[in-house]
Amino acid sequence: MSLFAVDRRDGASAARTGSVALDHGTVSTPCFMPVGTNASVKAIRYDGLEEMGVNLILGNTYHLYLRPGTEVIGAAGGLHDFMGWQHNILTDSGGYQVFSLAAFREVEEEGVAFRSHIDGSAHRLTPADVVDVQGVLGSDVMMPLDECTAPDIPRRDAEEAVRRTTSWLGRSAARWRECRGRIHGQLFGIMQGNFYEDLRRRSAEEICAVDLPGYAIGGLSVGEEFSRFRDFLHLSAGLLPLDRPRYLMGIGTPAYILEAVEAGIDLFDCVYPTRIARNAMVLTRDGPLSLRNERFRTDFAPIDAECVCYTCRHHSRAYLRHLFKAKEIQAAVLATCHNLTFIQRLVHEIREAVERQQFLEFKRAFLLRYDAEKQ
RNA sequence: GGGGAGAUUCCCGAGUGGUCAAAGGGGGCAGACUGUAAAUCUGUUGGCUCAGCCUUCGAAGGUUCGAAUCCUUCUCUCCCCA
Repeated sequence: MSLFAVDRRDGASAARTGSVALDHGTVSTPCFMPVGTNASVKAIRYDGLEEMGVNLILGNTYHLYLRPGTEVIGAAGGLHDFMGWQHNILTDSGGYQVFSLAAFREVEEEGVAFRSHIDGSAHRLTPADVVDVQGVLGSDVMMPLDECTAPDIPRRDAEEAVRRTTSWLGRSAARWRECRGRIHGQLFGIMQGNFYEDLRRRSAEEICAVDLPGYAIGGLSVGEEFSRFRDFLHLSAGLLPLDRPRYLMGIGTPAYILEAVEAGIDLFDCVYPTRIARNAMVLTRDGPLSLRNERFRTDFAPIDAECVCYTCRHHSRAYLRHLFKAKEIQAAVLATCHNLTFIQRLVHEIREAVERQQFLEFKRAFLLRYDAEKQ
């Protein structure tokens, strides 16, 4: 199976371009996936995503399982038809929700027990159940149930999470193989190991022993310092096979994306551009701007003079500021369009730089300008 | 012309003798947001030589140990009746 093909490697770093052939189209890598947790990338229409070249988004098994439920999505003929998105969908398992909604959960060897944050109802999901749910969703890439841990937990707990994640991966993979005739999605393995070098190594070894079409790095960007993130990112990425796509879960900002690509990451996803857009923060080549600031009251320039997105072609900073102050929904829509376009364009330029074998130069130049105003 | 209500820190607005530099909103400023329970959350918002002091609740004067709060006069605003 040649799901993944590397096109070009950067000479001076682990950066690379490639393509992942999924059922709903081939994805060029490095690729940023917008997050659409509830079968919706918030505040943007799908034609908008298509326009900026997005052909892979992320959905969330945990959330969709709880609402609207597999019965509804199954009856609709799967998530693609249900939501009206005919490109690729990667679904996260809910491992992160188990971690972030800790107040409600209980992690057992068998699986996870938790209470719905919506109605308090009790649920229990095994690794096999999670694969089954994603089979009903019709995900192009499915993620196995894993245990994501917070920084600075005792080593014993981090070790236990690795053990559990490996054990669950075995059961997920078994279920996935069992169902391969009926479901089309690809299953990726997820590495854990917290911030312990030997545990990262152990986790990598264990998950890579399970032959899967791709591997992900979990448990990073969970509140740790950037330098620590960077160290463990490079360590972790280096432990994954070269011939499979590497997915770094949950990043990021431009700086994190650039670091990830440098480490040889092919896929990443993050709520960052869409969430900050709803909170009036927009990205520019010269760093982020907080559009609620009074200094934009009569600033009739576009958000970013170099941007060609719909928002920048039609509207000014002053207008967006007004919309945010007035709590108009349009504010979120326009800012989301801009931020996603900005990130898509950044990733596109990254690919071009790698093609030219000038990734590090590109990264340095981009960050120099992006961070300039912070000094 | 008669009767009534009111003027509070950038704005609205609470406060009716000490615990008031004064609740709560708004606005401003700063920060956060990274496999989305987030169109959200946090901090801050008179001045200074800052564990204290100074100025501030329409203006002036008064009562009191003590006043944004009580009294007098003045200025202005609003409502009702003529």
